[in-house]
Amino acid sequence: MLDGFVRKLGWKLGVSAEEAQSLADVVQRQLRHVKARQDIYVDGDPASYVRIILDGWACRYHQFENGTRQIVQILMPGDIMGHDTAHAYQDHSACSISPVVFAQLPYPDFMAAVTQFPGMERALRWDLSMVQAIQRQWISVIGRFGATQRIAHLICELYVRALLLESAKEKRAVDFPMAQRDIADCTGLSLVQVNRSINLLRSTGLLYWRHRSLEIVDLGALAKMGMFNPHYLGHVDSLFARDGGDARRSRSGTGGQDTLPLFR
Amino acid sequence: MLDGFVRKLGWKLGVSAEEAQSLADVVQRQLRHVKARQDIYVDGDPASYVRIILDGWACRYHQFENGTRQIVQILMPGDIMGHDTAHAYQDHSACSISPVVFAQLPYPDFMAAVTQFPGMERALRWDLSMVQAIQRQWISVIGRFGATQRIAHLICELYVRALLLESAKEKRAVDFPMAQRDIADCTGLSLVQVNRSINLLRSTGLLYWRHRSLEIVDLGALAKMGMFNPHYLGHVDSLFARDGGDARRSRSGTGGQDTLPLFR
DNA sequence: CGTGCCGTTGAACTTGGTCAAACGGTGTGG
DNA sequence: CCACACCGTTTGACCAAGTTCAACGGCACG
Repeated sequence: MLDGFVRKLGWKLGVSAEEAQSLADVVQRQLRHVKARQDIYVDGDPASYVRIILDGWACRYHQFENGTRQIVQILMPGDIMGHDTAHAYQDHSACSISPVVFAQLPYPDFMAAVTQFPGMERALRWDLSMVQAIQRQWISVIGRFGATQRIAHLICELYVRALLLESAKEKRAVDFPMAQRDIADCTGLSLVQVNRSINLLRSTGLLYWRHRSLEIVDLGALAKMGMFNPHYLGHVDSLFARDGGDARRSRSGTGGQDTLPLFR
Repeated sequence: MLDGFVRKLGWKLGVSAEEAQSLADVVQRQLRHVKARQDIYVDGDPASYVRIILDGWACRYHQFENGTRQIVQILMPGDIMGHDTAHAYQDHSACSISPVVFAQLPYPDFMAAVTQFPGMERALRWDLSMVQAIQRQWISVIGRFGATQRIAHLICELYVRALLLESAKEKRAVDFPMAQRDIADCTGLSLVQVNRSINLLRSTGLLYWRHRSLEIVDLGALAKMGMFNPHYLGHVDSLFARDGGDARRSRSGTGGQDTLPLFR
């Protein structure tokens, strides 16, 4: 259950296994379970907790008066919310996508736990940077990409992130609990348009998505279609590249040759 | 010149005046000047510097092959870039909007300076959170708002942020170096549409924007039009609210009564 | 006095949104 | 076991917001 969290602390944030385990022990004391599609907190709630996703997917979103919704972040196991709170109250809501298990700690407790470990503060900053990089991509994708591109890009991002959490590196299919409605709310499109574009993608044979299982047949081709460059997700190389030691990356914009086996 | 930086460290980040001044001294050693519309770094550059804007406006953006551009962040005096770098190389570019003065420190030097001061690490995390909150808004605005709303929202944000940096609190007009082209690149719209929507806004009499001076006559009305709630910018109350001590905010979504004199 | 950037305006065109209806699986109660 | 309701998905027809293309005016700068 805590696998994703510990692994992320280790390979993403550079925290030692012992430290990660200690923190995991702290975290494990306050487990909470929610069913799929349930609010975790809503706009206006006091921002007094830090929450760490341990299992399942969740999202942060804005709900508008006219009924539309915009998802601003997808959270997977290991992702943290609430440590980034600059205000006393939430300016958005959060809800589960699949059934979710998360740890919920009062902010001061979390901070106390964090400050015990040298380098954790820095690790948290790293995590915030990561989220920012993803958000920058979202802004560009929503602002400038067409419908199919937006969806292709989102699917690439989620697929890679999900795959990075899997221990079995050979697996091509991942658990994908998003509904088309959720994709619409991520990409700023209408449900109808999402359906059409997804079926377009399906018809190319680049991906199989049935029920809750997503398999991407040719990630390179899909990435090209969605102008997706995995570099911004960081540490992709370390997980995927087997040989070549520390393969230096190429310029991100120019579609340079990535050394990832998945991108051939 | 360093006013904005020091002030932000003080009232936004909760750093003491002495600490801020010491850091300012460090920072001042590596000043750089660029003219308007010049790249500061580009996509693919090594991310080896921390840069602090001291005067003028800048932005981070993505440049695409088809010639379109998307601005993902607007930087004003006091804003920092590069402390949020999760990767060894930039995944985006940055350029000045107006002429800009900024401090440029090698990342290790900056970190060394930072770790001298207790609470600075936390302050940086606070700053990152702030940026994230703004980016969340952008995602929603670009994803779900119409053209006029997007522009109204952006102008409100920039106006409030600019005003917060001004020492003269009564001033209603701020220096506004954005071109319509820049607004288009922020909002994901075309230049033509931006022009039309801006002239629509002008015709309402809610704002005057001539040359580089922006004056918002009725911020409340413009905010309503752009569904802009200043709460996410944080510390707005502390700057604007004179009486009422610590006026508690109302729910952000419901357009509750803000106590800001500017929003009447 | 040219040149170039920025702003402005008109007209045709395209993408994606909206509305509406139907389909298919799944869980529930009779 | 079957009928029903619900949820997510699918499809068609029409519509509207915003894009694209194109041309022009004004102002600053060399």
